[in-house]
Amino acid sequence: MSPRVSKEHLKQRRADIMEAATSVFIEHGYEHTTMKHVMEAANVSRGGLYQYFSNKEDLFEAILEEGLSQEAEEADFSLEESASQHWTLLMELMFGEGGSPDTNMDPLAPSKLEFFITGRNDERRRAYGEKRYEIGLSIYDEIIKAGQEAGEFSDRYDSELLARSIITFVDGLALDHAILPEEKVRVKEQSELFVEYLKMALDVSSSS
Amino acid sequence: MSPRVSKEHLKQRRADIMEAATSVFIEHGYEHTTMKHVMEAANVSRGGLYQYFSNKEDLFEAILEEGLSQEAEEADFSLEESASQHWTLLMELMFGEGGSPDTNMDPLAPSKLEFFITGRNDERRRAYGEKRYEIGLSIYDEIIKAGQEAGEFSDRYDSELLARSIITFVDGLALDHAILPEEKVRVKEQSELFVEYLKMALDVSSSS
Amino acid sequence: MSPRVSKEHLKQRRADIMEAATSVFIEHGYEHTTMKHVMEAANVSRGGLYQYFSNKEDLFEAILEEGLSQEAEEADFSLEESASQHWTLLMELMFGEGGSPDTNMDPLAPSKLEFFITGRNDERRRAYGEKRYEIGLSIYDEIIKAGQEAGEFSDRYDSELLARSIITFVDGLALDHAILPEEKVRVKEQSELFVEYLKMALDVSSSS
Amino acid sequence: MSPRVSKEHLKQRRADIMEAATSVFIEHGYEHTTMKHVMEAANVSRGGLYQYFSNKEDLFEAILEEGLSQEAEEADFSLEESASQHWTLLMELMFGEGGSPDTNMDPLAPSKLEFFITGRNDERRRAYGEKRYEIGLSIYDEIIKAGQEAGEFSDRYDSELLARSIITFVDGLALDHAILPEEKVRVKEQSELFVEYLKMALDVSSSS
DNA sequence: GATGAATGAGGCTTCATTCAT
DNA sequence: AATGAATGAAGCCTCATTCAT
Repeated sequence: MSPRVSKEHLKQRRADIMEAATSVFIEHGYEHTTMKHVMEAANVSRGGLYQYFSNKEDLFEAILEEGLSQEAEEADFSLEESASQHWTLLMELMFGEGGSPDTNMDPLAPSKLEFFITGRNDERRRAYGEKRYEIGLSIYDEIIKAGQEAGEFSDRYDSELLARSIITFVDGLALDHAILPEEKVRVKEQSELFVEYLKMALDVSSSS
Repeated sequence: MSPRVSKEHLKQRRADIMEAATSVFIEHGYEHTTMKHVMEAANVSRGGLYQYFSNKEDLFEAILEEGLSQEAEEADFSLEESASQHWTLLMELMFGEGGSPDTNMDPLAPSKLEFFITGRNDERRRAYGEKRYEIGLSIYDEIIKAGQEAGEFSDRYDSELLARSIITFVDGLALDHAILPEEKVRVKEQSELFVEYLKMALDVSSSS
Repeated sequence: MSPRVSKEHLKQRRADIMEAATSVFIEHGYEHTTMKHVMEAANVSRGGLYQYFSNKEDLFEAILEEGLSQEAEEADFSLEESASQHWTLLMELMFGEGGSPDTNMDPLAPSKLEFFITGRNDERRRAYGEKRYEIGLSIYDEIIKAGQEAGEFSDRYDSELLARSIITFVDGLALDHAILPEEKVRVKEQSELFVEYLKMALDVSSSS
Repeated sequence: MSPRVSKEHLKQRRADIMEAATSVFIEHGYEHTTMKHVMEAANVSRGGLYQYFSNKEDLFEAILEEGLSQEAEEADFSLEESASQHWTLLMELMFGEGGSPDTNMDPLAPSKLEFFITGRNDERRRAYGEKRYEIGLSIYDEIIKAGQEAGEFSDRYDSELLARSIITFVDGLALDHAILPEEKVRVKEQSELFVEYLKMALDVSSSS
């Protein structure tokens, strides 16, 4: 009656495959990883792999989804906590824990870009990309809006436009970082400059 | 015993192929266009195509090269002309003729991003990408530096860093534009906002 | 300008592949032959094979088509020739050259049956099967009708119904012949019996 | 320590699976149904299914077997009952209860044809097909022979040959019915015509 | 007995590139 | 130079069957 392995184990297996696949995607990029690569990295047979994910796209989306839910969690958490410090919040959202610009970038970012760029003519993928963009956008938008309403930020600029600009900046940085060697992009310095600009646009004076 | 076809003719043929190929790359993207697509669009035989370009990569690079030399030409031309109005120059470089932000983007941009991003693990491609980045960078860098030396721009920030920021922004915008539907990206407004950012960083006040 | 090989050669190559494929289909049946079988029998590479036929179905249909056009040719030829001897014509159509029942059956027949039976739920295949049935039907129908109009045959029975019965009989025989060893089906004797019945139904007295 | 489930229960389970499988085979045909289809339709686990039937072939044969024993039963029953009316018997055997041609055909027939035709090169399957043919043949043969001995039928033709003709007709009709849409085959009319054929061959005059 | 995860052979197709003519 | 037939590596996906629990 009971399955061969516990549900826990199943979940674990799935997670293991996703983890292995993530490494592979980071290493080869989306287009160039093959299901065989994943099979080998995850130590699954072809059939086994397809039992969990019906194709490469599905597998990659599962990984994306996971990342998204993690982020959303963090963002939510933050929003509740320090509802007053919107600037801090914004910085944490952009740069992670410390809330200050550094060189660490999501290693999967290049593959994500690939995924959406090469799939830009595919209806399904396009829609999925849009959905993700919207989600990301709304997170930034809400924080900025909240900050503006709380009087912490100036409302000189449309919160949504600023949110879009943040995403564009982040995307551009990720892109250049994917293509160029670290020392050329100067992630940290560009980030600091962008932060200064945000401060100006939002009328935030001293640094957090 | 002169060649059966003139050198001129060959050049023309090559140019024709490149033009047709450009359309194809715009339509399908780099990864998804096949040599067959190109053959058909350019009305060349398989063998013929390979006579002009030794492979897909070579073909695409030829197209890139052409674009680059065109830009460089324009930039050079501008720099000589109105050596005094650096801000105007900068705007023209970023937004083309009129010098003000609009919705027109390079239709080949998405494919370019694809090309470099999917090839980021390939030594050759990576080097090529870097070279191109350097060239683009130096163009912006030089104008900014010139403006700073002329006292037209503040030298609070490193000219190179600003140049990098411009490229990051352009790349980010191109990326979002490639993935999202026109109405979602708000290219024009984001560009205007970015111009403000530049004004701040360069201490340019009113201007056109 | 001119292709590597003459058009003649091309046609020949195609014909060769079809011939080899026919043997393979006869040997393994439709479902169980793989493109690899065909490749090997025809001495073509995978890609080469796909250059001529875009998949197994396409290949098989080409073979069917060829058979059909041959038959149609023969039938047409006959119809012109001896427009008076409808009975002889009918017999020739059913049993080939000699016009009398024997054991020879189309060796590809089993595969044809397979093709249409296993594909009966596929819209495309179904339509194709119907079309072929209609063609076969009309050939028999026309001869019978002509014979009836010429007064050579009784018109007691609907010509179309008789035509259908002929096809059903032929199909049934082919089916049993495909499945059972020769000595069990008794093709010749069954055919003779069926012919007697036709004679009765059409009021044809002496044998041809 | 009696078995956890009664033998009765097991039999029932087996029967349930077979019934569900029959539907699936009718819907998809033999080649195209997968064990997964069956699992789902029968609500059994993969392992469970394989406990009752060691493979797809085995499962299908079990279904065939069941059908055959049912028929045999009916035939036997008839033969005892009205040993005098052989013609009626024959008609009932061919067309079921009412004993007259109608449109109802065994819905599993197409899959049966598939099964034997695709498996015609497999020794085991071939032997099995022959065995079944023999059984069907002998049933018809016996009735005809009995009728001939009773003087009800002419013995002009070999009873076995007639029996074979009946099967050929039935197979042919099943085949056409499997492939063509209902309205094209004219099952009823063809059947009536075939009955006339039999009457001729057996010298049966008026009758039902 | 039952379960369903895991296996891996087997087929299909696409495409960049080569090369004889 | 030009042609386009031929090549074959590479991927993708399906499914019957096995087997540890």
